[in-house]
Amino acid sequence: MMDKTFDPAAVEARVSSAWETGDAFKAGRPERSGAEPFTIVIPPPNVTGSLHMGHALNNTLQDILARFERMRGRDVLWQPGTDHAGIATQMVVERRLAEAKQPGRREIGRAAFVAKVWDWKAESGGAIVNQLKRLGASCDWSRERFTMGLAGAPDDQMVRAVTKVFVDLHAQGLIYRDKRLVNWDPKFQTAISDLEVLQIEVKGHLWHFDYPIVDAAGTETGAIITVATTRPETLLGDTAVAVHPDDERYTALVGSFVRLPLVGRLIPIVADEYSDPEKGTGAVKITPAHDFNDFEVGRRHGCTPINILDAEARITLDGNDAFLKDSTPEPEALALHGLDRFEARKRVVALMEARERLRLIEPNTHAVPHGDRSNVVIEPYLTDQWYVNVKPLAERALQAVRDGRTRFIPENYEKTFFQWLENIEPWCISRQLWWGHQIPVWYDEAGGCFVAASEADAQAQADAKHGGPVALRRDEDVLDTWFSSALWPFSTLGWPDATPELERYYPTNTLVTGKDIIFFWVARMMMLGLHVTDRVPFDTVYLHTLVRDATGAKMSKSKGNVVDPLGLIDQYGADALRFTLAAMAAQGRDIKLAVNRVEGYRNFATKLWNASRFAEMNGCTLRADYRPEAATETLNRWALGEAARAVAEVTSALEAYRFNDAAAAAYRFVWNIFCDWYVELAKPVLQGEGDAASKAETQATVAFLIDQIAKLLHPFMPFLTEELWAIKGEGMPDRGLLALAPWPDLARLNDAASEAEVGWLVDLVSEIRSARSETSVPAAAQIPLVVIGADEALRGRATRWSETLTRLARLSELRFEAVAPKNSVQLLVRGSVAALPLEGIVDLGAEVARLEKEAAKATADIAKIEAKLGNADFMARAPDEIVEEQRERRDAEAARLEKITEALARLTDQSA
RNA sequence: GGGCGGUUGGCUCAGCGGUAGAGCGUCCCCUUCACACGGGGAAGGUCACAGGUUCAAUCCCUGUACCGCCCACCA
Repeated sequence: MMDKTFDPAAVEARVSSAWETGDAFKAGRPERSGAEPFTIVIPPPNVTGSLHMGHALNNTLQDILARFERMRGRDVLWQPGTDHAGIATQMVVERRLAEAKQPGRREIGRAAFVAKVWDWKAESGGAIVNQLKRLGASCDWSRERFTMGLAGAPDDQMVRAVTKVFVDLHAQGLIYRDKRLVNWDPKFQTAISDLEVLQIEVKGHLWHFDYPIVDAAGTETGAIITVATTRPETLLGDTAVAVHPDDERYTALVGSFVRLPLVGRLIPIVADEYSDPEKGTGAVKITPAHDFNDFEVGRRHGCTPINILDAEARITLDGNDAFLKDSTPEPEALALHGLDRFEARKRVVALMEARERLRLIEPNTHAVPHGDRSNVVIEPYLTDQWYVNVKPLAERALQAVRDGRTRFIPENYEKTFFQWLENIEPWCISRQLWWGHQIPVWYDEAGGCFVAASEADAQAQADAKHGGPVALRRDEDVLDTWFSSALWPFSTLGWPDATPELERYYPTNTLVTGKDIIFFWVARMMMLGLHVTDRVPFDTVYLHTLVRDATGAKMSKSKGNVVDPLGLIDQYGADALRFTLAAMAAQGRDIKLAVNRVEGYRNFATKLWNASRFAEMNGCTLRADYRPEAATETLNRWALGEAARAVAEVTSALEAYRFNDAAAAAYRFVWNIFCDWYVELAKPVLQGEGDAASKAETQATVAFLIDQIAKLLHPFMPFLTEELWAIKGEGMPDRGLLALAPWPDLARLNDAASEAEVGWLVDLVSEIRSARSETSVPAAAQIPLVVIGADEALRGRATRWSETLTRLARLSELRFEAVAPKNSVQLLVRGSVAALPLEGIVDLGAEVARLEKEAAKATADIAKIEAKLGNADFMARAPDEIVEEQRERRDAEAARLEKITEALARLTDQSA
């Protein structure tokens, strides 16, 4: 006996363990060895993270695909794992140390700190995996991987993969070390890539400074050129002033020099197209060491960059001694040494003002780069870093998408992808962090550099070069987290070893991820995947949107509008949450998650549960010998046909990654067809004392359809459906887990004749109910139904369904007459007419109004169609089937109008 | 500045050449024997605006206005 209500928590626990015990999600199950593989690699969540709504969406969609394909017989590998997430994790552990008042990372040193991070991973790393399991993710958990491999296993395959790619790319000249401007994050004290920089609008100022012009002898002429800047402190590193070659205001000054205030150095006024006459004063100071554009300008004019910052973004003039000697500096008096950059800014402005070189301060709002994690202002900083020359790799990735070897869904993301890859810049991959894959590079004391797969290799190289043993020290930096993530589709399968898994499951099939990491991750997997394996890492990329709160705002802790998926699972069940996300996952549109939707789909789960209970209470049990195509009862044939249609809709929607359409089709069938009509129409058969064979067939059909529904809904609601499958399967020969059962195949069960008959019945019941309600017939009242002018067929049809009609429409009797009784409400149903003689029971005035409204609508429709049919152009150019369709509609409407008019005439005559 | 979306009933969103749909909300009726996390009924939309293409436009094209996102930009 089924419980009275569906209890998600209990069912989820039970079903999860059944899946586990049954090894349901294991890839390469023996019976599927001949099946085509289907592979998805999970976007690895941060190992120390916890499940948020984005994960819930992402993994629900992946799980729907995985379960769908598994039921379609594929050998599914959904490869799980987690990411070490360099900065994020290091940050968390540092914060924990601080909170616990323990010594910080610099105090305890690298080895001890890294050990602490591993400890933290061990302590918290299982959480996200368990949370994914609670969501129902059907990953092959036995294959879980971590982007950094195993603690204390330097030879771990995941580490070897990263090292090998680095070493190979270096050997190919695609990885190199270079001194250039990087985005320096002063908070984390590391370089970050362009992608990790966010431009944030900031209200600031534009300071206008006068730079004095000097003559050939270096004497101030009294003339000045005014430059505008948002970063006064960079003045110290100026190497030129640039004006536009066509800017007539300055043409005469090009080639002359100015004396840089405060510093005293002479710098040239140069002509460069970079300078924009519209911006500022049209004259721009050039600081190559502290601005990406200026770096290029400086290079064009042979200016050596002057670095005025130390690595902690503190101002210093120490590097400028060579220049200072030639001028008349007073660096001590400037008192800028060791000042924080923003303090230095104030000080430079004050000094300029004191020297009457400050002309103007104007408010200025502009975009300022910030670190995406640190949220502090990024400082362009000249340092040595490792880069990947991604240009040639990007070319192959672009080609693969142009060729269609990898396709994006929705398709328009291809454009975004193209645009980024076509303008790609070198990728800075070194990070001054401790948590991550340490760069496999060793240096000798002379600065000689050895790139090798192991320290021993490096030592051998160095020893050979020097003709004897030398001391080496390893590069301290680690790699950008995304470097290892980029290898994920093949590193998780065992690469660089030639494993059977790599052979069987690579390239993978579908990648499902958020549109926000198309550059961070998707593009880089494409580039490195193609380069390393010569194959695209996946054939399809499905990009989903962000999950926002109900009002459309981005969820964030500071706004306090974060909806916790685990809380929703606790409250409504994982199935309800999953169904909600699927139903809302329309392509290309952000999801605004309203909790009442989750509640609605929880209700849906309960509805199905209760329909199953009803089946149980009415002896609807599965029959091993049941064959749907052999069903003879009209009602059953109709329901099977509807189910076939629903299966076809869900299948094609899922094949097209239209999750919302798939969910809607399943929902509609289960609730609006199966529960609302089929079960209701079947009640007289199931609960009456009629024909035993027909009752038996109906019982078997109900049971069969619940089974089909379980299958159809399983990708969306795996827990509930697996439970129903088990309950309904009791007493059946072992049929295994639903997760491994075949996807429904109901093709060719459509039956036009049964559709016509049951469709008529459904419409008639609806019409009667509507008329009753509109004319205020009390719900409990039983009223007669008169079928008007029925021919043999209609008479038979009505008689066959009399019991059902009586029950669903609350009739007192069903009879047949040639013409409608006086003062009755007439109903037009698919060409037939029925009447409810309600004289004295209801207000017929309301009925007159109702009919008049209907007549008006029919008249308008007919006029519209007539206009079309009367249009020669339409008749000449519209396709025949459209013309025919319009004719049929016109005729149908006309017939309807005629009947409405008759009914109306009868009503008004009598009441007059 | 470059690119990409969006604008459809009160709200959240589907649809996308030929009868405008759903969920929630609202209103009315119903504790009827699977389910009140329920059943039945109803109201509610000139599909942002202006042109164009077409026999036909919510749907295709162009433009406009708002809204959003991504990329670039510290004069």
